Amino acid sequence: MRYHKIPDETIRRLPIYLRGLLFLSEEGQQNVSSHDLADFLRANPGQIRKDFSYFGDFGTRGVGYKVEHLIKQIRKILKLDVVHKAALVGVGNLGSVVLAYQGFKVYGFDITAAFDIDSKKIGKKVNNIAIENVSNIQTLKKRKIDIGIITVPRAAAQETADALVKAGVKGVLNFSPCYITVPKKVKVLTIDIAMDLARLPYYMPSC
Amino acid sequence: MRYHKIPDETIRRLPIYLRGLLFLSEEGQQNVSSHDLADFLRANPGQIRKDFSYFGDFGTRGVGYKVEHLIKQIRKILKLDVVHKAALVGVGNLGSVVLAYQGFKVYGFDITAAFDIDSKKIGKKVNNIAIENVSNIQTLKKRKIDIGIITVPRAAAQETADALVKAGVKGVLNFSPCYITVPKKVKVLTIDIAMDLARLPYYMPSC
DNA sequence: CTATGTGAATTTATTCACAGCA
DNA sequence: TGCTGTGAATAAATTCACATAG
Repeated sequence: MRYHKIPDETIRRLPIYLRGLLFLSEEGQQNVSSHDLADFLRANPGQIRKDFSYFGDFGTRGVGYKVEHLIKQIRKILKLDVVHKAALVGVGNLGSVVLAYQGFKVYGFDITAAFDIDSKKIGKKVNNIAIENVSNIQTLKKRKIDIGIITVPRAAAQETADALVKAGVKGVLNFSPCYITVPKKVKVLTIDIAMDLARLPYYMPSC
Repeated sequence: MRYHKIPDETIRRLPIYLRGLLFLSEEGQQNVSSHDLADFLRANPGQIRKDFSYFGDFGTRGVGYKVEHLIKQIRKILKLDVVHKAALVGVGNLGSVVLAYQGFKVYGFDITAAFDIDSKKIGKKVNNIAIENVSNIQTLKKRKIDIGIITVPRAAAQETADALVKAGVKGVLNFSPCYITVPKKVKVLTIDIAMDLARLPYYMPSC
């Protein structure tokens, strides 16, 4: 293994590999070849091998990859091997679903705080997390929370991001359909389902 | 303008341009240059021009693009200029949010049917749409519904997809964290928020 | 003999820089 | 002059094909 700049596309695929491997692991499978994994994920075996090869020699020639070992390695690469505490801002319909979603845990995310501006919601619990006043966002640093999840209406997204950044978060998951501006040291990922849906008709044959 | 194969990446960006243009339009802006739009979307002006140029000459040299005209053109390219009826299967937490989400309308999507397997839910209304028994999925073709949205638990995702395909849908938006197999004539887009979240720590500096 | 790891070849996408038009 | 439209140059990503190790 030599030095290579790691393609962003490789990083984008690693969570997909991880999800597949976790599934295989649940099923009790101990070894997997690049070909098997590619079959399962409808991917390309050569690409899988190349993606892994950027980080080291994870497999055994003639045999394949040990599922558990590979899971551990990918978690390490993606820095999912340490628990990341996250705070969610905006406990509306979407926010409540995200709060209740159990699927993040396996990737090392723990939503430990929730904030809202609506005094009627404050104090109530969703999924065993007490909703706090947004003014409490400033306590995040003390509470070792380094990820913010924005599920507020679009008009409030930027000010929410500002508050989160001020409170020291290093990463933001933004569900508002807009761009938000943050210092370069903070990473933002924006998720807008409509952006995906909007490309579906283009690829739909005979429409 | 000459013939060019259109890059998938261009298609991926068009909805983002559209979202930005719709916002500018709401604000009353009538003209926009590639530079302005790039500033607004944190994109590259040259890339914006190149993306548009694959489809025709939409702009005016020395002036820029007419916002409304550009919106119309992008809608046409993405085939969002005709209304697509969609059916949602699985009215749980996530399904209810998707059903209630108003943001799809502007992209030409109209969720007109909802299905669930739980007899306690059947007949109830969410966002003014009556929940039907999943056995009714077979009526989709008659009802001119060509998009299916899967918000059922993972274990039921494939059989739901099978039912939707059998009922004639041409596109599927899958929110279950797994791959589903469909005939080549049907396009599937899988959305798994955890896949995005899982790449956040890698890009978070100093973590 | 099997399946990995990886340079090299190819394909795809982005950026550049400027000709051409309002 | 200002901004688009676009070939050409560059960069990035994917695929290929095979040497290499178990």
